Amino acid sequence: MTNSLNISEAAVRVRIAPSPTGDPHVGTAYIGLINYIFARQRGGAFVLRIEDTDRARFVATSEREIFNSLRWLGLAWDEGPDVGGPYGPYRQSERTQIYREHCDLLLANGTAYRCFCTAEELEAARKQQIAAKLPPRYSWTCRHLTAEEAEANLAAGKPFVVRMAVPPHAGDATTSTTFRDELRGDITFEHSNIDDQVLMKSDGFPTYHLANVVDDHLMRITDVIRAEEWISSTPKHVLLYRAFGWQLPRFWHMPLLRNLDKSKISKRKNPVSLIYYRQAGFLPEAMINFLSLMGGGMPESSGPIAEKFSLAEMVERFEVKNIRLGGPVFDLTKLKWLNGEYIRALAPDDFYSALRSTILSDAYLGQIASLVQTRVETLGEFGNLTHFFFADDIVPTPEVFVPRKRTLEETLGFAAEQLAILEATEWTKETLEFALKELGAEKQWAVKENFMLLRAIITGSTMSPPLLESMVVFGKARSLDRLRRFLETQKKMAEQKK
RNA sequence: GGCGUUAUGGUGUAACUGGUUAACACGUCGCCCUCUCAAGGCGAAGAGUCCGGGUUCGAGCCCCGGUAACGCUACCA
Repeated sequence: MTNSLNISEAAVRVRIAPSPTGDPHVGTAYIGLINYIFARQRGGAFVLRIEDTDRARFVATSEREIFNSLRWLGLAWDEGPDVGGPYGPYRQSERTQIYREHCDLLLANGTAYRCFCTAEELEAARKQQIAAKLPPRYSWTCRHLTAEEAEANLAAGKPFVVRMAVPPHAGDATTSTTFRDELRGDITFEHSNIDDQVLMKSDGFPTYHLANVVDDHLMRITDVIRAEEWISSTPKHVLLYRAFGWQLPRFWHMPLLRNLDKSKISKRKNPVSLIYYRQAGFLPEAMINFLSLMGGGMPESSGPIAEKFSLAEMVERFEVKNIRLGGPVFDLTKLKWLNGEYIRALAPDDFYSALRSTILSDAYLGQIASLVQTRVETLGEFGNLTHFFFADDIVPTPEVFVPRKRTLEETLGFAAEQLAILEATEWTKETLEFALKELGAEKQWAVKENFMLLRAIITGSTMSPPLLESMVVFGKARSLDRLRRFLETQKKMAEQKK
């Protein structure tokens, strides 16, 4: 079964659907860029939808940061939570009633069913299957429930999820689903390899699969342009469109950005936060340009001039047919070179303005100044105490960062623990202090050792303005990146010794 | 393990509908410029296109079979 394509090109509507679960991601910017170009080229609409259905991973500040970062890059959207539009609301948490109604539709037509299995039962079953070298798959226990049994469970108030009934079943005898990926051609999945996906969680929120399909349809999305990691989920989505009796959009799966070692891009091996890039002084034009080089799309990138494009030029010259499917490595070295090109091309006044609006902004300098006022005897000493706020390569030596009574190994182990808890901590002095002290108490690290280690990593020295306040001013994205880079560097050095 | 996707120097890309010695950029190295460092200029090394077959006068492009990497395999997206 293949898509029927009678959506006219003039009415193209695309979207990006980031989740507010943390810092805005370069991957979002990448997919956003492709969608933006696609929409602009065809005079279509570019929609921003916030997929905040995962309450456990929800981060309150995240949505605003996503807006800021995308605007910074110049990727303006036509419809979204903040600008409105004819198909709103554009925040999934505000659409729960819609999902519930649609879920009931599926329940009613037999393409979905209630599942009363507990998380523990499912986990146990999964472990058993894996141990037996079987693919982990839902057992269909509740799919086989009689109507009476299901009613009884429901009446007893048992919590449940709603699962999709993957064919074959009474209403649909097919055993495989084929869909067209516009970049790769037909892709087929056997239904026996597709799990009965959860559509509605027990907390009443939909999963990605349901919300995504319902919204894409209701928002009249014609082209779903997303990352390759979604290919395996696409047959489930196709099945859902069919269960609803809806027309399919076109699917385009872009290659995944990679680390230098070719794994899916991750914060441990690469800065992935757009906030980091902004604060570290990358220009949005350079970032966008670099992203446009990922996976091709731009014709004839031969010659030094041809590699540099503005967003407008991308819209003019980008061709979806030129997209390369191999996962491109996000090479920071080349990004830096490109950024340097853009910086050098700036008029002196503009370069100065760029500095003043970021790394030398009044807001930033003002905060730093208040941290050092009591610690300098001359204004000239300002730089001595604060250079780590402006420098990018802080590399403390073991003599500096390893506390007297600790070994290198346990110190690095503890630093990794610090990173883990800091990632999950809200970025204020009080929350940082609480989290760090709690960790120190648990791991038997004195406050002094604990803070001194972190101070060395962040500032490169054992003498600095107050650590917590400095970290707050320096920012979460850059602080954590410094910590991650520190750990990676130390890890590499340890490997070299072996 | 199962399913899926992908494969051109270290990295990003190029190579018309099969057609010379596989091109450009980043990076690396050397030289020039220069008070230093960059930038800039000049030059070099680095792949024979994942591997093995096949078709063809001719294959990075077509066919078959492998391999590897990556993704998915959650009440995460």
